[in-house]
Amino acid sequence: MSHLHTAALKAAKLNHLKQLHAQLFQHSLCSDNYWVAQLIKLCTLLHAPPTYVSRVFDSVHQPNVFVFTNILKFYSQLGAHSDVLYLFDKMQKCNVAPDAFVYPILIKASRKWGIVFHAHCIKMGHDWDRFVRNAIMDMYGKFGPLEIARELFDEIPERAVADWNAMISGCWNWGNEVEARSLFDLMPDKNVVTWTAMVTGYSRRKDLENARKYFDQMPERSVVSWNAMLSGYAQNGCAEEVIRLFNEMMSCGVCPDETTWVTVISLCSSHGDASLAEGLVKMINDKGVRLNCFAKTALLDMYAKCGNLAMSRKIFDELGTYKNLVTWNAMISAYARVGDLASARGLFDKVPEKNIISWNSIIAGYAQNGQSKVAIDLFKDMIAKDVLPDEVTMVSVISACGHLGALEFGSWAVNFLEKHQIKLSISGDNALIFMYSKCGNMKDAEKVFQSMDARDVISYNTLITGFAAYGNAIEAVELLWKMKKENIEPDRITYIGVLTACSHGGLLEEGQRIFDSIKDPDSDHYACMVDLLGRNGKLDEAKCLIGSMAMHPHAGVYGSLLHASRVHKRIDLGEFAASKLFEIEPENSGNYVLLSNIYASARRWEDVDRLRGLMTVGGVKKTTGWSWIEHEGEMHKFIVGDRSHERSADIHRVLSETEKKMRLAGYVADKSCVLKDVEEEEMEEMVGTHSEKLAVAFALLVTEPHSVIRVVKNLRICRDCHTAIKIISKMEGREIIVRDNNRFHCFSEGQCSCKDYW
DNA sequence: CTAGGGTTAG
Repeated sequence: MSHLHTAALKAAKLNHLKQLHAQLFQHSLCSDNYWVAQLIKLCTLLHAPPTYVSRVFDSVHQPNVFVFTNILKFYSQLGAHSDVLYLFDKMQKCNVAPDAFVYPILIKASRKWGIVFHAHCIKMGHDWDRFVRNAIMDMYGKFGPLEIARELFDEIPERAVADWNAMISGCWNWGNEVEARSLFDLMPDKNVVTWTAMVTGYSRRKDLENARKYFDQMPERSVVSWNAMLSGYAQNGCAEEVIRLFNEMMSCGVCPDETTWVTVISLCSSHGDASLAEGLVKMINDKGVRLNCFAKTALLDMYAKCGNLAMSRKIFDELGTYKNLVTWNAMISAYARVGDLASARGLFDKVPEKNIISWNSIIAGYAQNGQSKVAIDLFKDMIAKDVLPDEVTMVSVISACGHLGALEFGSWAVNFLEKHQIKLSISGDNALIFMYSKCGNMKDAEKVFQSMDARDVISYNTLITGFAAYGNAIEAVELLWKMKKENIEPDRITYIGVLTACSHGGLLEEGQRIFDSIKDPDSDHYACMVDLLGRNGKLDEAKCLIGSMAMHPHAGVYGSLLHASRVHKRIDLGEFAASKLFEIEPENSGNYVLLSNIYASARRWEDVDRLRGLMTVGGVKKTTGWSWIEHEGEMHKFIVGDRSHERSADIHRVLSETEKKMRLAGYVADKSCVLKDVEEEEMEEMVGTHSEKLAVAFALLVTEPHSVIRVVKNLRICRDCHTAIKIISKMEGREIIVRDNNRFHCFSEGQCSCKDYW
């Protein structure tokens, strides 16, 4: 009933507004303060577009305090705090003294100015107005210090219900459950708002049992109370409860308002539940509900998360001038999520007033789609524009540093965190663990891990994967036991990490036992196991294992077998694995190269030639990945035969000198180790490509003797390169960390940390 | 005229 009433009222008011406007024009009353004030008041009620309201406002020559009050209210309802402050400024310039009606609006507008306005109120003598006082108390309750709110509360001679309510919410805001409860118990006349505040308070503490207890005991409930309980369940991921309560609410005859829709719609998005979403949309359409900007934004996000980007864009365009910053941000991250970075960036550049979330969305978009360098460059832009990053920004940046192996910039970021006192939560610490392990700094990775108060499965997985890459199998296996002890359930990623560690660390039996303990192994686990058996020379067992698989083996499984066949020179199994791979991924040149390496090592040159022919006929192109080298915080990009680097000449000079030194030291310098000699011939391509990256790194190391060089990405090391590294690290007397695809090699004084190498 | 509920980023 009540919603029908409001809807009718709204329609009537909208009609009234139009008529009023027309009449005002007719009687040239558009500059009359009384009528303008009334008009703006109506605009506020009807959520009129800001452009329209500001036009109405501008038509007044000398706005009075009523006009200002109403327009301030309008912007305050929109949450446009900067406009509120601007108008207050204008108000003073127009010599209009703010009255007791204005201050509550101003005080609520911004955290930053609340205290200033408090002082203002005292000066103007408005601080004894009960509404002003309530607003001030509310402000301190929200933004702190809570003690001041409490002092004000205690000073009030006759406390109104609103004063109690503001104080109770204040206590909840600062996590003071005991105080909130005792105030609640002391309070003489509680109303719906009081009860709802208790429900919200417990929901935010994730204490849903108590929240529900208060909700059930409420003498009466408003839509807001239902919303509070719904959002309590939604925030804590209890999807079924939300649906159940929502249905209960409908059967109680309570009409959902816009907030209800926002809560329920956003629940669908976080669940990615398309069928639930469909049902909701049908319900909304059947009821003929008109959604506001918040709900439309939630709907946009829901479609995006359920994979219907076209629908998202449609809502975005239909919103026209009604969309707010959140709508923009939701659309940006929608594009970023599917990897459409061009569209995301296009929108980002058009956002009228970017906030931290706009930046976070676009930076995370690049970071998650393999464009770590762009992510970091954007972050630098952001800093240059004096936008202060928050934890979420830093998570993306730190993770991007990890992907690039950019430890220098990563360390800068860590300092930045301390300098600006940005606190990291679990995901932040996880990003740090990731970065340190990707950069080969397991000591610091472990230090972060140890320092965490709470760890989740991702913390463990990240560290385990780090140890696996570094070849520290025992540490990885111990972590698996430790997490089980802490009652954190290992997932499929955990087992991939541990098995990889066993494989790299040579723990055959342990790995086998762990593999057998996996309840539901998938293709990735089989691939790890084939790798483990293969590295230990048990190739026939590996083939048997593949035969026993319940599902179709993916390329990784045969890839492991192919690699092992190459190492152990098993032509028969190599041919078997390769033939499967040519079917599954005919475009992957690596498989052809690997098989022909096997033939080459057996000197079966006619087969090598045959494969080459096959590649040409099949149109298989060698793909060469870029390599990145971090040097004094800057990332340098190289590719085979590349001479585009600005210091190319220096690098080449040093390379040839290095080659000479190596020869003098009695080593036969592999020509593929030296950039200038990289030629595309025979089967040297693979070796050549990777050696080149090393070579460039060495060159930088030698030309810049005090710098730290990290070689990252796409690196696989041949024996000859090891020789080269040994000599150079001996010559320079420093430690070099080199990462290859699967592990780290830490060289110092001719020593290498890894036990077996390719 | 106060006080209680809602959308976006990891």
